[in-house]
Amino acid sequence: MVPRSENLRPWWARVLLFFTWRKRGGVMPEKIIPVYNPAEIEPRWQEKWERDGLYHADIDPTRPKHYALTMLPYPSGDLHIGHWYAMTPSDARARFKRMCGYNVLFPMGFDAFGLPAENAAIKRNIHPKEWTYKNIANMRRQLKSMGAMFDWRREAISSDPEYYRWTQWFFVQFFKNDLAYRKMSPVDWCPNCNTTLAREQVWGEDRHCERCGTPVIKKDLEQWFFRTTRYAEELLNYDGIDWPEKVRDMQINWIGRSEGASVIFTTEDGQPIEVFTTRPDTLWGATFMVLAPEHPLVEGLTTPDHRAEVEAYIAQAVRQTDIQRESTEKEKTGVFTGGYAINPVNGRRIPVWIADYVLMSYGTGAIMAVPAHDERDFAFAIKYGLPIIPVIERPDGISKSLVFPGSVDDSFESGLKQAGISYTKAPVGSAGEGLFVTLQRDQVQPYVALMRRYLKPENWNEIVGTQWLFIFNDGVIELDSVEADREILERCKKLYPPVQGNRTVMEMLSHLPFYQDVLFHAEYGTMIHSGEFSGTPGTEAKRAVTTWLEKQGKGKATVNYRLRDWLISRQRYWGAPIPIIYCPHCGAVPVPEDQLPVLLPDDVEWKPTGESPLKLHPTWRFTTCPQCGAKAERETDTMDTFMCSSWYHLRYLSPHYDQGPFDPKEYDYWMPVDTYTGGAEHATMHLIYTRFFHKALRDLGITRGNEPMLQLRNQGQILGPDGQRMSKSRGNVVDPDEQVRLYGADTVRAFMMFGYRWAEGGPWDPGSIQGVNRWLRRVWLTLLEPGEGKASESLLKALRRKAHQTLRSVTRDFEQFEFNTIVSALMELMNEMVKAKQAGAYGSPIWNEVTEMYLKMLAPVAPHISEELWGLLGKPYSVHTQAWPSFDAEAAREEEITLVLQVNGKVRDRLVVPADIQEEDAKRLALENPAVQKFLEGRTARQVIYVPGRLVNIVG
RNA sequence: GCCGAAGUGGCGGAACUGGCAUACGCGCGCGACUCAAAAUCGCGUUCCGAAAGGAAUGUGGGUUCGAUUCCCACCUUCGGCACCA
Repeated sequence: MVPRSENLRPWWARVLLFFTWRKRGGVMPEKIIPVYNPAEIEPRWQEKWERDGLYHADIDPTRPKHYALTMLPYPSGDLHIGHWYAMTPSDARARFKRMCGYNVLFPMGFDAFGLPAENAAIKRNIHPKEWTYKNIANMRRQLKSMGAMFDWRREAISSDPEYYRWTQWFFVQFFKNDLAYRKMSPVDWCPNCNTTLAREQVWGEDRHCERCGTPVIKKDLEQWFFRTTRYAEELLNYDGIDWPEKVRDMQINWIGRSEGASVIFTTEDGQPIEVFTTRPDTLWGATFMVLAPEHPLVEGLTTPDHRAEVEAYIAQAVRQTDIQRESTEKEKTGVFTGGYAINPVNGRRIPVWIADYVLMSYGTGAIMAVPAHDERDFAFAIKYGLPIIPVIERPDGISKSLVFPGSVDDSFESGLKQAGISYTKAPVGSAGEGLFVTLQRDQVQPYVALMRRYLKPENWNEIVGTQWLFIFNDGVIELDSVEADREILERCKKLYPPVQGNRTVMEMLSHLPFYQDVLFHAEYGTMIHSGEFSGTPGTEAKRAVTTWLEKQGKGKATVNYRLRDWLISRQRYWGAPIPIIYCPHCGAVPVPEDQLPVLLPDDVEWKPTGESPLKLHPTWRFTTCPQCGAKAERETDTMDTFMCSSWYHLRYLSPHYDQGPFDPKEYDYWMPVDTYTGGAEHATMHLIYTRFFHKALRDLGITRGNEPMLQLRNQGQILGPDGQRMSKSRGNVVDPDEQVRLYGADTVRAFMMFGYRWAEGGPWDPGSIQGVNRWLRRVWLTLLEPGEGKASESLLKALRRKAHQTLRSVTRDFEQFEFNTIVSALMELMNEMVKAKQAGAYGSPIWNEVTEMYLKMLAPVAPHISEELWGLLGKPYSVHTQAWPSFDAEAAREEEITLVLQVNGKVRDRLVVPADIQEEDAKRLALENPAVQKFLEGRTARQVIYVPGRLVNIVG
């Protein structure tokens, strides 16, 4: 028994201890009513349940299984209120499932490798292992105070050699099956954590480290990767699993599938430059190419006179990624290589530029630039004066034309009016009033005719938007090619010298605000200026061009993904060593499976140097090659801890099994996980990795089925009372141990369910938890303290009805993870029971039946008080092995209903009527009703709507 | 910019399939018990109005006899992604 300080709960001292128990019909002996003392009750029951193995989950083929899993904690030192929020409602649901007849496995363990242990080692000079295992001991104690149904025999700790032996074993399987590979590449590096990070661990606009917030830098390093991209397509498929839309959307977004074509451009000397595009229908508008600065062809394309500039740009680009990239600066930069490429669709020679807005890591690191139909290419082309040729019609058919003051005869305006063309008149600079004309598709031709008639000599007019026409005195030129662009520009410069500074027609037009919104668009539309494809409608264009490219051997349909392979190397000590030996003769050789685990040595220096501490160990890294026996060296990097958590649900099945990562018998019975709960912040990390892992293992014949977890539900986050994220520096952290001391675990558990929409979370409210505590104390006294009198039959029947209605909603809400309404329904029923008791219901058979139901429904929410009351009321141990009450629809049925009377949709009266009232009777009662009469104000009812069991609405 | 979620009393939130808006709890007010306080119990508590009544679920429209719920547009907050070709 844990002693507790009385001054924390002075109100208990005041509770009367002795009552006279007077049962209806006879006088019972005096009986002691104990005080509700969670500090005494809770540890007592926790110990007994553990002693009895009450929550042991063993294979039992006679019962349906339910594998309920909640994300395992990192042993940071202390349990957070967030852990309670995540785990206790999950526990309640697991308990509910158990009472419903399922054989429920609800395990717990620790994700015990990872950086904080090393940081603690550096800061406090304590060994990471010692720090970790001390924390585990403390957190295990705290977890036990929840009174959850964890089966501790199945505890798994990822830093135990018997665990990471199999983490390493999985690595070896992946290595042998070409799912793990090593490559030199620019990787994200956290200068504070001194290690590389997976792409998923780099967050935000400023690309900071997920763990410590430091902006990451790029480093060229030889690192180990898993081929997650091989499963990109399959990871997009969620058939047969019930996961939140939010998580699915985040993953789908992250995987980033895009359909398009790869197209082969060539350099002038015939070298292929492959690009990926989602818009092959815009190929004719590709007026230049852009390569990533690190693209391998840059070297060969650069001409001597551009070399200095190109090299300077590359150096600058590298430095930019190496220093923190200023993310706000989005102005596009780039330089011309001096080289040219050939556009395969029309044989035109186009300049090749390099720019850092093209990423080496996506697609092929090279793009065809279509400035007329891509926002970034447009901005780049305007900036550097590259030609912009529209090749897709605007779907809205709108064109615009600005008629300069004095450029047309006066009768032009009346001509416009006659043709029904809309325009506005406004000053153009200081030159006088111009006409701002907006043309629909079929108005372009009449407009051209009109313009040709009234255009004064030495002037021109342009039509831009859907059609691109320049009207001169001697003819019309269409902006359909680079040559046309040049010719138009030259003529304009001659006619109006102020435009001389412009390098392209589009640049000239871009200075006019009226045209701003029609110069560029990225929509699908009819192809124009595209040779034989001109006129192809937008709905077919992409497919038609792709098919043609394939036939011509110039390209093919391609799907590209944003997802990248998973970088798993970490230059840190406290992790599972990557089981690879580098031999000068045999290369990278996996450690033979019978020699696993590769044990982590205890005697290391863990100074942060940027290299794995294992590398600095005097002896550990030196070994011999398992293949040829030559002197060899171990890989000194360790594995990303997400590797450990990708399969912990399998280790729980048999944490001490030594013939494999898990006992197949256990696997066959328990897998897949039926319900998985945890935070949505893992959507693009753990939850993708673990799906990848399962699918990869399935293909290696180790697991079965396509998905590891059938149902996923996310809880939100508990914030501090100030609405901010809890953190020690803000001083707004709520300590669960303290809350347990104040109110008991049952109250904390119930409050975690009651206070929030589980998926949302919210700020901690110190007042609300007291309300929950008050309720449990009320339950205690109401059930134990005898009452007097004899209640009427109808009252008892109503009590029983309420109990079954509660059972119906509680059952439904448990299934749907709606924990707040479970508690409120139980509170409501308790309020009814208190009233019924005051009316003399106590001790009657129905009272006893309802009490029993109540404790069973309360058991998953507040397991200790339910067990204690169950025992005190003389029922056989344990309430937690009872079957969930069975619902009696007849008992729950209402005999009377409140019939709502509406006139024109407004409530005017309510009548209590028999539940089985007939339609005519209901309508008649409504029409006769004085309040209804009053509001009808003598009008006759035009329509009477009857909703059975609910309302009559009279429309008058 | 793109994807997604959410906006209901002073607060957390409820309302199942389009049918009594504001359950349950917090807070607040009044009362009982008490020498007193705490605790507990009872009553009240969306807003306006003396009342009859009226208004209200982010804003504006629409569908409907009837909309927190369905449709359209917009605003705000939060989460994710972000030069992704």
